[in-house]
Amino acid sequence: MSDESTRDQIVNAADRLFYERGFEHTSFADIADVVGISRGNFYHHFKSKDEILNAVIEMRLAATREMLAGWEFDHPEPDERIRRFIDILSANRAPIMRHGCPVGSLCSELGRLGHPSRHEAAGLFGLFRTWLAREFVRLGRARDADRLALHLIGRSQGVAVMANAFGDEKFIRREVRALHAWLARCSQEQEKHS
Amino acid sequence: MSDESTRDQIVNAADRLFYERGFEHTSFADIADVVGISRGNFYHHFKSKDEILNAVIEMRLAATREMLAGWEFDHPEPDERIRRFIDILSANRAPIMRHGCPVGSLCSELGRLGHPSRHEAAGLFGLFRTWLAREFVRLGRARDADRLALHLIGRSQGVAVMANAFGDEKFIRREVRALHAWLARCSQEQEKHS
DNA sequence: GTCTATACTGAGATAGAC
DNA sequence: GTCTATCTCAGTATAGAC
Repeated sequence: MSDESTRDQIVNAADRLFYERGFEHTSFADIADVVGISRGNFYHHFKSKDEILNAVIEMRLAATREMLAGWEFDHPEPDERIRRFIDILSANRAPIMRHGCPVGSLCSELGRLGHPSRHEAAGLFGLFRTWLAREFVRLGRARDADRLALHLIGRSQGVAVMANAFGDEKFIRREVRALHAWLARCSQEQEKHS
Repeated sequence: MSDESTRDQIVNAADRLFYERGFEHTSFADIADVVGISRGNFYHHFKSKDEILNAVIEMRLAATREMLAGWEFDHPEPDERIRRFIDILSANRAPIMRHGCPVGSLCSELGRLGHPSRHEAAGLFGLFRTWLAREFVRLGRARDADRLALHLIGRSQGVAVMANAFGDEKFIRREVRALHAWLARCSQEQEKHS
């Protein structure tokens, strides 16, 4: 960790702070403080704040791809894989209650700012969408796979927004259970048809 | 409209700009430009930006209460009233795709800023929650009325976040249909039990 | 590659004239 | 009640020494 390049340290710190405080509300001074470098040193690594944002999005995209590959490695069955997606909500319930979903809040913020990188940020949703849709196809739901993927991501986003607004842990658990039940119904409908 | 008090004009302009650009990203200059007054004049009406925010939240709370009262006046049956809530998503699909849900995005932003008024903003959700729960009770679902209310608001929030991120109008229509179907099932389960 | 010092900007806020 | 002028401060960004 300590021999991590300064550039990587900056990106990691920015990643965390953008999540906790939002992109606009995070200043260079904040990031510099966390990393323990001077403000000036900064511009040796990134020419502007937008460049740091792009680096953070790139890193998140890479991390997400890696996570999805890990799920594929761990579970051969599509429903088990999709369950992993749903369980993000339980596994990260503490940070979600405090700061919401990192993807959802970044997309909302950049959208409102009309920021040029908003489409890249939405690509994080796109990654999950494509991956989930493929698993729903494998589940025998080829005809409405993309619809189901979007529905599931949307449900998760709703849970994150509400958990953040109300700080209600029981609500998360309840909704996660409901989503697992929903997924079970998806699988059964597939089996009925085949 | 033109003989509206300057104070009201400020609150209305702030309300719109906070929705479109977010609270932090809206400056006094922005609001002053819209209203057509000088920056200085501002402090005659509000001592700080936070005071404007509080006035905006108060106004939204009052407007929401009025809207809910209107729904109660228009429809005697609880399921018809709840349908009105779901239909907000269709009725406001254009601004939702552009800016998200005004309640959800304000709560998320104030939460991230750790702003003192974040709980007041969450009160907007609370208003819908209480109102919906009461209608679910009237629908014969006294035991899980609050659970259903939270679930419905959460679903709506998810739709808003996704519609905003992807700008997908078909998605909104599809989810609205799904929510109406869900509500119909809620009513049927009640009828079965009674 | 890292630092200090500093320029420049925009935003919140105040004072005081009209 | 509205204006102009101005203050202060934080944030982005640059220059140049080490």
